[in-house]
Amino acid sequence: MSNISTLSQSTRFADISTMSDSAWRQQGSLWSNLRQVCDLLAIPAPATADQEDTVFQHVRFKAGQRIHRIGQAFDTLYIVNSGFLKTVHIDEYGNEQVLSFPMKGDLLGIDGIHKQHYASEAIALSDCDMILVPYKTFTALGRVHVELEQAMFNVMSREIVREQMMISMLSALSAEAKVARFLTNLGERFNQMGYSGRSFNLRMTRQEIGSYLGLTLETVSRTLSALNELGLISVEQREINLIDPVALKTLRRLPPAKARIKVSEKVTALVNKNLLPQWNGELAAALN
Amino acid sequence: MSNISTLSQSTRFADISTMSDSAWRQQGSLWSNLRQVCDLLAIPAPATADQEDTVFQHVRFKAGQRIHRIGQAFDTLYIVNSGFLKTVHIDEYGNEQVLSFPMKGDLLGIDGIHKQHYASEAIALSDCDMILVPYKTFTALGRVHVELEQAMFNVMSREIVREQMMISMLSALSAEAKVARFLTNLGERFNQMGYSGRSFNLRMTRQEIGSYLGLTLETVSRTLSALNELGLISVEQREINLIDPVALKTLRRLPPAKARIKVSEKVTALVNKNLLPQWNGELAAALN
DNA sequence: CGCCAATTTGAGTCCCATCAATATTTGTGG
DNA sequence: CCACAAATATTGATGGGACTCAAATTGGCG
Repeated sequence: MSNISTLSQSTRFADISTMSDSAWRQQGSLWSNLRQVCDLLAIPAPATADQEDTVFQHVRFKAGQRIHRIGQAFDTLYIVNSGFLKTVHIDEYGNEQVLSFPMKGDLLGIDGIHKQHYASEAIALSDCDMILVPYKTFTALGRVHVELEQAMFNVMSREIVREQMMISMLSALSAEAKVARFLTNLGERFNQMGYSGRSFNLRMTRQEIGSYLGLTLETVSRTLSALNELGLISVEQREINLIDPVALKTLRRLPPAKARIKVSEKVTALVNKNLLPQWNGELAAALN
Repeated sequence: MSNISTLSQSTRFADISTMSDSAWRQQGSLWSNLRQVCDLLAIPAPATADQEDTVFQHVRFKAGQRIHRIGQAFDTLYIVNSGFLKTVHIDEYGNEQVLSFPMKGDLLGIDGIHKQHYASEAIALSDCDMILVPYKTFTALGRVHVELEQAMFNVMSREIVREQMMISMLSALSAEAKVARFLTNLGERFNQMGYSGRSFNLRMTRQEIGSYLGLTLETVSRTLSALNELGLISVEQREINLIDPVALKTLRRLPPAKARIKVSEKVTALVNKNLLPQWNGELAAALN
């Protein structure tokens, strides 16, 4: 019986979180070698990687569990092999700020290097399979394989750029644009993972999305409803369908809100007169 | 006559931008060695640094000049030896977003590593003396001195943490709190540089402060006036005096108590009361 | 089935952006 | 050194977008 439930669970996740095919079990726990880790991170593996006998242990976390917490002594980096997480920063008053939603192939824990203590907290939003990379092991490897050191600089630089974009977005965009971009970004990441970038389920609550985007949960909910009304997406609970990804991605600070309303009124009138088949995002773009 | 004006200007800046004493001139341009560079970055210099014959060239920029542009091929990192700058990101519509205000000891250009092209633009706000560190030279040094590689990871990790704090601030704080923290942060940095952290001149416009904080220039101006009225600072044009730094630093809008954490809050409280030695995984399991 | 968390939706409020006018400073050339 | 233009800063009036408070609905789970 327990076999069956285990099987059904792994089947349930098979569509979204494929395990590294060649990862292997040993003593009841999963292990990956250097090449597999590099593939997962989408960085070029050292030519001599296959001769490397270093292996990396996998650890499973259940939804809700913490991978590491703020202030905890730093000693290992984590790579997401499957599952979804959030990283949060908690200020001195206990307010939670979501910083990222890591998923397959993402690296966690970089912020712990600075003070040898994690600066953020990582929490599993679904059951997760994480690969442990002890920092000491990593730096030792970096000394042997120069490409690895280089790759690490690249990954960290990319993270810095990502956060710069985030800062830009937070201070420049309207709520609608923030939510729209959030959805298209999610879609692109799903795409890169080999899944549908147009149709997916949100793994996080409106609250968490709002925290991530600097909005309240009510505003997120209202904005999703509005994008739904506009025909740019369809949304029901956590099921998202991107109907017009292009319009979503280019949606900006929507200048005068009045103009928007006028346009949609115009279109609605036309639709009502059967002069237009239906409202769609392309039309919105054309009319704006 | 022109001598006098030049002299008075350099005198005016002397209090805030002291040149590395031991930097030396050669062929009309200034050079620093590895130890001097490490000191400037506040990272431990390799024990063998003095035997290192690598030297780093200085380059001077006048106020308003660009150090590097977005999209420009990346090949060198810059360290601020003296002067003040801003780094900006420019979106596809030409809108400028200020990302940081680097000053003495800060490292520029990290964001270029990722794609081998700078992702941001650095502009001198005052006359600047910058040390050039060719990326290739740097990585070569990192291979020789392990401490350097380590220090680089530290610096990049610190930058990531800094941006995380920025994101938190942007999405959680009110305009007053943003401006107040901006001022105290500036003060702390001046302090670290050995200058007064309570009395200083702003090197940037209200516009640039606003861009940095996600506010309009009018709001920045109004907020400064308000903090002045409250007696927390005195401000006249760009002259700032922090009268009550403590109150400034703790000034905040109290967000809804909803977004507060539960378990970790309890644990933190216990740790603070010395009822728990420290956080550990066993506790995590017990409380989750 | 009942409880609790998550979500949706509405109504009212307020903070901050926007538009606008003025004042002050900086820079430049005569 | 002064005059003029351009940039910067201050202050006011107004409106809107997002927050806050509140209630109802849905969905998940024991």
